[in-house]
Amino acid sequence: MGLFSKTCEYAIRAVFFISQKTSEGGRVSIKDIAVGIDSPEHFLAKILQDLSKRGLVQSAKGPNGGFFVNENTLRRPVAEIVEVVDGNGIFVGCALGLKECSEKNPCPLHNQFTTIRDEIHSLLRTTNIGDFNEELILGINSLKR
Amino acid sequence: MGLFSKTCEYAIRAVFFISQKTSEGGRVSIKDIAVGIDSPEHFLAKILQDLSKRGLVQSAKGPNGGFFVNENTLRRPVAEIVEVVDGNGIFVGCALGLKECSEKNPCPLHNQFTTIRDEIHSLLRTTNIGDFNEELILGINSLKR
DNA sequence: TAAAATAAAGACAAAAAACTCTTTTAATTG
DNA sequence: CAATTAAAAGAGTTTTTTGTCTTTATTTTA
Repeated sequence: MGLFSKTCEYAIRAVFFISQKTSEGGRVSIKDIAVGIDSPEHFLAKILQDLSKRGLVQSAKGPNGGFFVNENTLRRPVAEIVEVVDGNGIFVGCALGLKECSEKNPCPLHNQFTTIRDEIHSLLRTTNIGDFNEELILGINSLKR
Repeated sequence: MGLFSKTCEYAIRAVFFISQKTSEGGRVSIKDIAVGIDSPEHFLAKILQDLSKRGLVQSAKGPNGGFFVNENTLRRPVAEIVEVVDGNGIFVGCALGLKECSEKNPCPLHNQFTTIRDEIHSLLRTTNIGDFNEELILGINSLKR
């Protein structure tokens, strides 16, 4: 099990990819994104439809269409992608799956995992979608393998 | 998505429960464990069979049979339960699902999540199965809701 | 030794997640 | 305005995870 669902992994990689391509000055098709991040094309299409509805990415149909992001998206935290796709369970849920786990009624691992989850949340809230464009352009970071 | 699979959540809760009951001096049946941790009885039975094969819990058939743990198990880290059930993916995998993500070929979130994963690993390696028996007996910790 | 208690095992079933394929809609361009 | 391009939408399929039900094997005890 990963930290995120497969859908969410594709979503983050796709948004980073689109963000990079936008910063390089172009739109990019689903097919090119799928190749660029090594994901199933039609599955990815569904994910991008959702992200598009939520305004996290922009799209245009027809020739020279494709996906791109606006300036606002570049400054949004990565946490927003995670919330749209996987919800906030990774930030707030109980590690042992208890519905009513809390400070008052804690599972044995409550305190330890509250700390961990807070760190994950804080990391994803302070990291913005556009933060990796340079590294991606320079090839320092990978989205593919 | 939780951090662990449902199977793993049940496994950890069950082992904690058995550990507590053992420390109180008795064996405990699958049915009682299922009630005690609020899990599906027969699904839990499968999980306990696996844990039993791996030596993490002990079992005995027949009247006055049931599950219990030995002294050794009480000193084993919680990480062992996770490794048996979910593997070590949560400790070592790439947050974005890349197969070849590494220091040499990092995904954009590689460094941040290496830190997070190390913390999770270290937390689960330094926390032992028997560490919560007292809190559980006193009712300070919950395994049920 | 028969009955009862209990875990082990196996075969299904349901639900969720991951993935594929086809058709429709919208935009562009010659 | 016809042809082309590309996203949107919809209807599946496959795989994995989660959960149920029934039968079998083992142990104890009366």
